[in-house]
Amino acid sequence: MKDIFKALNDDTRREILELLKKQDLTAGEIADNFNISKPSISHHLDILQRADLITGEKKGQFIHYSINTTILDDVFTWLLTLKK
Amino acid sequence: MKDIFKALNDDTRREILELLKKQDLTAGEIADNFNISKPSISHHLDILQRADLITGEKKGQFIHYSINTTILDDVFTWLLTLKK
DNA sequence: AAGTTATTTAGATATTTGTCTAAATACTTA
DNA sequence: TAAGTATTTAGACAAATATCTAAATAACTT
Repeated sequence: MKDIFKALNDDTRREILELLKKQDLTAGEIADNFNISKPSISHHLDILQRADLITGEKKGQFIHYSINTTILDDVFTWLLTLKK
Repeated sequence: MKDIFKALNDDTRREILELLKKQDLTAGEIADNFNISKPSISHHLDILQRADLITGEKKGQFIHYSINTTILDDVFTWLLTLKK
């Protein structure tokens, strides 16, 4: 839960999730959407992956990233308890 | 939105919300629940208030804090768009 | 095998964040 | 008005974070 909120607490990472919502993308394709170096994007992908919000699958020399929204259910549940 | 995710990205602040969910509390009563100095709690309350997650109303020398869950709807909406 | 491409890892740096103590503000009470 | 209580503001500091460049790893191509 801690990791999820941490992962969501960044504009770039939230944008990455919005991109991956539309379609799977490689690390490079994701990086092309930002004015940030590739190592920095790689770092963001790592944080998202640790939070289980995305998964990466290596295909040849590319890594294809996909969003994993099931983990968001935990967030929904926690937020709902606040709303009584 | 940015402010909300920032506010939620901290154990202490999430616990404060859980306390305020049960009942309104003064700043001092909130502080009594943590091993953290009062100024630090005051800082957390400020961050929660800036995110509109809580409101504070002064009554005499006390400030009574209440949770505001309506703002969470924005988070729900954003999270739901990710789930397609 | 050598060069190119895709991505990550390592190390450095500036900014942000959470915490503290001390001081300030505001209200209450004697 | 003076002393006490509740809370915040100010300033300092250590830890965490986002970013960068340079180097390493891995796979493809010729």
